[in-house]
Parts: sequence; structure tokens; C-alpha cells
Amino acid sequence: MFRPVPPEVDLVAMEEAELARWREHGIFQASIDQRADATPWVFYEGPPSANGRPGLHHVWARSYKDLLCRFQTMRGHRVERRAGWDTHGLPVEVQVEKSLGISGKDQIEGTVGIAEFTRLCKESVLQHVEEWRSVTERIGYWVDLDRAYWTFDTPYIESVWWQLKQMFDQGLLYEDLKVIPYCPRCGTALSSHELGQPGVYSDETEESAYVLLPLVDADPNIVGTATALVVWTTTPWTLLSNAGAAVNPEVTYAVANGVIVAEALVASVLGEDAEITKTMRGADLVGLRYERPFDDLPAAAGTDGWRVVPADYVTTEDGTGIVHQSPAFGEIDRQVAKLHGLPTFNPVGPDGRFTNEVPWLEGREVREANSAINDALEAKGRLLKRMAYTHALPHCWRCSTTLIYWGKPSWYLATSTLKETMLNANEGIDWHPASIQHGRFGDWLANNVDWALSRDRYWGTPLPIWRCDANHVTCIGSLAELSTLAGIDVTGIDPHRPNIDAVTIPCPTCSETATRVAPVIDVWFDSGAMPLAQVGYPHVAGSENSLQYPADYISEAIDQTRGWFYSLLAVNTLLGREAPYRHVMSLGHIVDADGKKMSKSQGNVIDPWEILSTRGADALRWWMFSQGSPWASSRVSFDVIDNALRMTLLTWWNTYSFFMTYASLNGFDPSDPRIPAEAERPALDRWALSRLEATKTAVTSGLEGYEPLGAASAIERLVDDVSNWYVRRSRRRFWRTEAGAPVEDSLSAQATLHTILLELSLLMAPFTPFLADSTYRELSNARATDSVHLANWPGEAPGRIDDALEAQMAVTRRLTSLGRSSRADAGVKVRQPLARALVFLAPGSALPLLDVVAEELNVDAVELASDLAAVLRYEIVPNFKTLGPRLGDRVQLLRAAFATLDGAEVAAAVEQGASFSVQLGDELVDLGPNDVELRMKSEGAYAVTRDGAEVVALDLTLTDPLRRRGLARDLIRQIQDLRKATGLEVSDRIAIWLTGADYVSEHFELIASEVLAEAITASPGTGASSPIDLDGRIAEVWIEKR
RNA sequence: GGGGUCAUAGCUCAGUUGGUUAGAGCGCAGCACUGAUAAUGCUGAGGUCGGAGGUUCGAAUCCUCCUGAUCCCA
Repeated sequence: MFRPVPPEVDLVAMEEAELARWREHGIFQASIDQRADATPWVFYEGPPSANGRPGLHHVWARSYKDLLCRFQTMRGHRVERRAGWDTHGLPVEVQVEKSLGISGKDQIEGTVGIAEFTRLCKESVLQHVEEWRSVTERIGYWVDLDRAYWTFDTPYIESVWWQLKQMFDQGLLYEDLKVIPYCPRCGTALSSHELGQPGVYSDETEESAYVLLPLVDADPNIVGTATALVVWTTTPWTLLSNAGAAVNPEVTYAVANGVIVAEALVASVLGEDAEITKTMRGADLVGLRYERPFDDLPAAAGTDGWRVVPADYVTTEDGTGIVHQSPAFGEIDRQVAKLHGLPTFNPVGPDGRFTNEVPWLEGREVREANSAINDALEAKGRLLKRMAYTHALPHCWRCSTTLIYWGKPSWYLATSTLKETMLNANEGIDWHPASIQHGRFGDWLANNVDWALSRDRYWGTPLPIWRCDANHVTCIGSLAELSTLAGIDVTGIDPHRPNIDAVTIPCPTCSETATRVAPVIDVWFDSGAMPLAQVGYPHVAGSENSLQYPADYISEAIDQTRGWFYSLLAVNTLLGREAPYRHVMSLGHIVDADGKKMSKSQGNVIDPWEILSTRGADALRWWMFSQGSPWASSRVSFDVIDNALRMTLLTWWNTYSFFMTYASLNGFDPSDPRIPAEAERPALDRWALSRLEATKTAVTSGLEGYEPLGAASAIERLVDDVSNWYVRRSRRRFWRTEAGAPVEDSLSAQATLHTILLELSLLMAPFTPFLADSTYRELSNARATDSVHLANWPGEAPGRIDDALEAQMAVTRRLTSLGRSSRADAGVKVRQPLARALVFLAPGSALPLLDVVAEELNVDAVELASDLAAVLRYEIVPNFKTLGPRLGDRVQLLRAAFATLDGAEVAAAVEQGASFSVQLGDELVDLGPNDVELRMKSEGAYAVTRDGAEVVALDLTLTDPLRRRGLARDLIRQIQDLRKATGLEVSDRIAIWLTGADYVSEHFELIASEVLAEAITASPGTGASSPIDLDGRIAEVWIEKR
């Protein structure tokens, strides 16, 4: 029934065989289908952007996703997992640009054309997805790749459109300026990534200006004799669009020389001798009105600008402490303006030159106009001073032109209006680690600003907004809706650019022709829309039934806090839905062995295939789950993975191989009626089963509680306990060669180990799905179509729990360890039997299994000693946990006071549960038995080792019989070595001739049985002999195979 | 520049609500075992818990600042 399994395992080959079998028999699909009516446990796959090869950090996230999905499946849930691919976005475009050897919008539109460009983008994504599929499969990440959602699919895009339309209809989608780093020569915005390129920032000298803003109708009680504010700007060209002045409400401002600046900056702005005539707080200045520096730009009726507004970001590090606000040319300015209702003016065109709104500067490049603007201010008496100022400015990496910050019309989502809703939703989310909830994520939500949605690019979901010349705006929710309005059927078109740009509609308001606005949308919206869009809601037939919302679980790396974790919440909050996920696991990053981030440029990237093709997926997965907290960043190297593999997986496999070897030899049958019931088995078996049960509980609660490390650690301990204690202590019970050995005992051991290994395969299934399945099927004699992944999570067997026995075994193992330490100290080998060991236990301790201690320590008797005073001295240690609260700072006196006590006397009192008193300073204090702990100090001739109150004392007295037994054992070991050296099989019988060992002749029978000798003859044999050194005496032995 | 997280043995990491002896594995040293054996076990050395203050009878643990790493944002 069982077949032998070699102790060496080729994990990679085994995994590939399992993969093939899973594929052939559709195990993944079966694991879902067989639970068709079960309660769903909903998982969302955060779509990876497939614009490059999958790295180790992707394997990391995918492993944690798979872990809990497999676990919950085995717990009896239906866990559908649809794969997804994030296909749009700038990184894809950049890659295509690179491969074409082009760069910039001019070349995309002029040389290549949008149609060809987007076609190439799609092709590029598809090319990488193949690699993703194969890594995904190889690591055993079960996710439905065949039904994957693709963000470029028409039903997906239509769902995104529909979702946007819901927001538009509620007035949550609007157009405003967005301030961006902009190259006026190339006419393009630069991404933050482009700004991060080396050499982008370099020093530039500009003519800065200290500008006077004359106060209008100011209350002298507030401003004293001041007639003007002073602002400083390094960009005088933005003064034409000045809309307000910002002060820090907390900063102190001063009146000097008739103007207002921050008190701390009076000397630097107005000179050392400027006299301060009045001071006030910034808050007092808020609301003051002033005359705008230039009035070329007409202000619309009702405009409420040119006043002082508060802004916390204003500092007194440079300038005047009052900051000129030009919302079209500074992102912070824009936000301040939005908050306080300041107007926005933008007299600068896309070419970076003034428009005809400012006739005297029309056509001039803005930075070049600074000097003329300062001249004009000076002529009007509005310039306090002008000076050259040098600072680092960003430059276009293509053409080296100095960038300007420029307000470009963009589309926004009004997320900030739903800030409170999102904060409330966040309260209901279970974060792992918990600190994210009110830390990184909570802070991000609390500081929420509206989502800049539009991107002036090509490869993305087109913004479904159509607009006519009269500026009437129409938002479209589907291709069908578009067809109706357009009067032609466009339901079959690819909705990407440029196709969609060609579709025009008569404006529903004025009937003039409306065309689509140019932008596509931020790819993060694509991913945030996935709960509805992955099923094509609401357009796709049946999508309302297949919609699963919200997710029970999502997991991604921590950088997704502001990425997918946010976009999911924002999109679905804007849709008026509850929080889209209940539990989140936020993962740390994988870094290299030196703690450095892995990056292509550093050349320290480990290709997952290097590990998968040499160690296999289970080794990689197990390392991930067992190495540390998922949310801490983890250093990876081949060494640490090998270690994890050896430590637990190979030990597990070795134990399994051991079982299979003897189960096969013995013809073990788990249904053998002679197998004793679990409760009737020997203590060692019941202990192992209790450990199994405790482990099961720990693994279950660890995975239920999103704490995989605790679960993995519990398994590590079990594997170690089973291999290095249970099997080690039970080995002889598996042999079945000793005549007259009770068959029930052997059957107990085999049945116990079988149960443990079988249930362990279930517990390991979510962690190491390959090894688990391979061992499970062998152990359960399952068919190829069966799988551990179709099995249910093992049920509880509370009857197995035996805390008392576990405590006994724990004491037993601690004493064994102490005894070995004693032997090591005394230099007496374990092979040498000793007459007795004395053990002393802590008060209230569980009783050790004395026969086990005796066997492990190779002593004839273990005595539970009650009086060790002869060999040991008592030490009394205060229990600070009880005494601290009671005595307060007097606990510091205890140490000295205890030194004066009679240890033996106090110990006697304590053991009887009596109290005693101690002098603390001038006070006599009564202490109860719980207030102290008894410990032992070694003294005397025994080999004594202690740990806390537990003590093992070995009687080192050696008698001649003991010595002879020791030598006999030595002889046995050396003959065994000879057997192996001469190439004998373990079951071969031999005959022995022996000289020079007569003094152990009383043990010849034992020796014969241990080395499988049919006879021992105390005379020389024939042929060559081997010398055996027995404690200095040389014996000669001849071995002959029978 | 702002915010988050982290810092524990040579290395990789645990450490539950604060309790006086801070643990594991690897590595290192020594020893043992020898019917899972190019496997395994045991024992040992090794830490002022990044630094400085504070709270407390008591701090790896709570608070503040500093230093460094890292992530996010500017």
C-alpha cells in the first residue's frame, strides 16, 4: 500500500510533475466547482502592470495572495479568483517609444501616428503577459488566468465609463487647471519620473523682485502706519496673474518703514536700521485687501481676489514671510486659491509666451520678460528692490530648456468632498499591519486633495467627455449610449484612441458638433474600478449576479497605499458604495542581501526563475512565509532560501521518507483493526498527537487572523518536534525485528506518525502546495485525480489535547538537556552508563517521564530528589511581579535583605505554602509563597546543571560493571562502523571472532543482538582483523558475512 | 522639506498586555549519536536590544529628541 520514498528529493522535478497533474485533471477548477454552493470568500487580484518581466517582489505578493485563498478554500469557502492585467499607462508608452527609438508627442503623432502607437502599446503588453502567466503558474499561484480581466477590453472600458458617468452626474467630475512641470519648447509636461533623471536640476540666475502691494482700506488698528505688504518672487512673470497673498497665521509680522513683512525678516528685507513700529500675528492680517500689481487681466464679475489668506506652508526662511499667490503657476498656490476662493488667471499660452491678453508683453517668453516686468513695477513705484537670485531649476531632458510650472486644464474627481466618508470607511477595514490604518493610509486620506484624473497621453481609457464649441459637456456611459447620440452604430469599435476621437455627436444641449476631449484617464482609476469592471458591470449580461462586493481580502506591497489601496476606496466611495475590502495585508519590500532595493540599474535583481529552477517554488514560498513579518522588508539571498528549505522542508521530507520506508517494509495498513485507539496509545504517541493538535489550532488561528508568520512558526516547531524527538525516540518501534516485540506498539507508532504526516500535509497545503500534495496523495493512497487542495481543512480533535502530558514532556526534554550539559561539563560520554541521576523540579512542576530521562541520559535510575541540600544550595529570588505593586520603591532593598536569609529555612516554609518575614529598612514585611521563587545553586561533587529551579545532578561514581557496560557499547558502535565500512547491508547477518575483549564477555549476547551477529567467538578468526581501541586497550575483531 | 515604518548576537529574524536570566536558525567552537546517516543531535562562546533623555519600584517594550535605513509625498 505504501511505497518507499527516497530521502533525497528532486523538488523541481516533483513540482513540475504536480503542475502537470493539476493541469491535466483541472484540480484548480475542481477546488472551486466542488464548493459551488459554499459561502463565497471574496478575493480581488490587484492587476499587475504587465509592462515588464515579473520580479521576485511580484512573486512575494502573489504568494501571500495564494496562501490565504487556498486556506479559505480548504476551510470550505468558494474562493473565485480572477486574474487581472493592468494594461494601460505611461510606462507602456515609454517602453514603446524606446523600442521605436522615438520620444515625445510630436514624433508619436507626426511620425508614428496614434493608431499605430496604441496598437504597439497593446502588443507590448501582450508580450509581457506571457511571462507573467508562466511565473504565476510555476509558483503555484492559483488564479484564473483564462478568465482574466484586461483593462483594455471594451467591456472593461465601458464599465469604467459608466462609473465615471455616475460621478459626473453627481457633479464629482470637473475641469480645472493643473499645475505641472512643463517644457514650453517641446510643449509637453514632464512626469515626476522624468524630473528625477540625473542632471535635470541645475542652477539658474533670475531677476527676483521684492514687490509692494499697497493696502486698500486697511484698519489702522491692525496695520498701524503700514501702507503696503511686501512679497518676494523669483518669477516676476507670474505677477500679472497675482490673485492673493498668503501669510502664516502663526508667524509674527512687523510694520517697519511703512510696510509689512515677517518680523524675522525685517533686517534682511529692509536693512539693519529699519525700525519696527508695530507687530501682529499673521492671523490678524488675514482678510486685508490690497491693490493688484497689474490689472491687464480682466476680472470676472464677483471675483474676490487680492486679499490676504492663511497658509501653513509659509515660512520665514527666505523672502518676506508673505507669499504671492499665482494659482495657474504653482500647485500649492492653486490649492490655497481653491480653498479660499481666489481667482485664477493664465495669460501664458502652451508655447510659454504671453498671450494677447497682455498686449505689452504679447509673444514674449515668460522668463525673458522678467526684467521688463520689474521695470514696469519700478515705474509705478511698486518695486522695493530687485536682485539677481540663483537657484536650482529643472530642465527638459530632451532640449535643456528651463521648465516652467504651468497651469493646464485638467479633469478632477472631487474626492476631497468625500473625505469624511472615506475616513469612516477606513475605520471598518482590518489592516495588517494595523499601523497603516491610522498611519500612512489614514494620514493620506486626512490630507486628501481632489484626484487629478486626466492624462494628455494616448494609451489609456479615453475620458468619456464630449464637448461642443459652446462648452456644453456630455459624459457618455457606454458605446451603446454613444451610438444613440451619434446616430451611428459604434458598439463594435475599439474604444481606444484614435478611433474614439473620430466619433462626434450633436451636442444634446445646442445640437452643435461635440467632440471628445483629448485626455485619457489615470491608470489608477482603471484598477480602482476593477470590482465592477472585471465583470463588465452593468452592461454585460449577468454581471449583477457575478459581481462580488466587497472583497474579504486583498494584499499588495506597501507602495500601493497611495496606489491601488487608495484608488479602490476612492472610486467606490465616489460611487456611493461601502468600503471595497475588509482585510488588507500590506507587504514590505524584498531587498537584496545588503538591504538595498532591487533595481535593474543596480544589477542586484534576482530573477525568480533562478530560484524556481534550482530550489523550486515551495522552497521560495516557505522562505517567504517563515522568514519574518510579511510587512517588514526582507533580505533575500540563495543562502537564506536554502536554509529555510533545509530547516523545515527537508526535515519534513526525511520524516516522511522514514515513515514510507518502514510502512512499506512492514506492510502497514492504517485500517488495521489491531491499531490501538489514540487514547490507548503510549505516552509518546499521545504527546505527538497533542502537539499536532496544538499546531493545528495555531496554524488555523494564524491564517484566520492574517498572521502567516505565527502559523509558519508553529509548523516549524512541530516538524522539529516530530523529527528530532518523536521519531528519534520511536525508531526502534518501527523496526519490527525484535522477536516478541508487541505488535500493537509498533502499530501505534506507525499509525501515529501516519496521522501526523497526513494532517501535516493538509496544514502545509496553503504554504507549500506541491510538497503537500505529493505527500498527501502517497499517504492517503489517493488517485491522480485527487488532491490535498480538494480536501477540507482538518477538523478539530480536542480530545487529543493533553496539556498535562505536554508539560510533562517539556520537563522531560529540559531535564534531558540539563543532564547532557552535566555530562559535557564532567566529560563523561553518553555512551558510558551511570548509576543514577537526581532531579529536582520547580514547585508545582509537572512530573517528568523518568524512564525517558533515564534512557536519554543513559543512567540506570532517575530519582526525584526531595533533599538536594547536600549537593545544592538554595537561592531565593523575589517575584517582582507581585512585590513591585505592593512594595513600590522598597523592592530595591529586597536583594540585600534576601542575602541575609537562611535559604533552606525559607525554602522549607515556602514549599509548605507558609509565609515568612523579611526586614526591609526599618520595617518587617510578610512575604507569601507567591512572592518568591526558589532557585538552586550548584555545590558538591555531583555533576550539577540547573536552569532556574530545575536541576539535574549526575552521580559520577563509576563502578567496574558500569565501565564494562560502557566499553560494551563502545564495542558495539565500532563494530557497526566496521559493518558499514565493509559494505554490509543493515539486514545482513554476521559472525564475529574477537580477542582482547574478554573483560566484556558478560555482554556478548547484547553485542551479538545489536550488531546482528549469529555468534561471537572469543578467539582469533581467519583472514585480516581490525583493531578496536577500547579506552586504550586494543581488541582485534574478525567479521564474516553469513 | 513633510509624513510613515524600521533599527535586537558576526548574519537573517522572533520577542504576546512593561516584571529583573532577551530567544531561534545560520555561522563559529567542542562533543555525541550511528538501522532517516555526505543525515542528525547536544553543549558552548557571542547581545549595555542604534544613541541620548524621560515616565515607572521596574523599559527591548511607553514618551521625546537625535542618528541611520527605507517607503510615500513635496
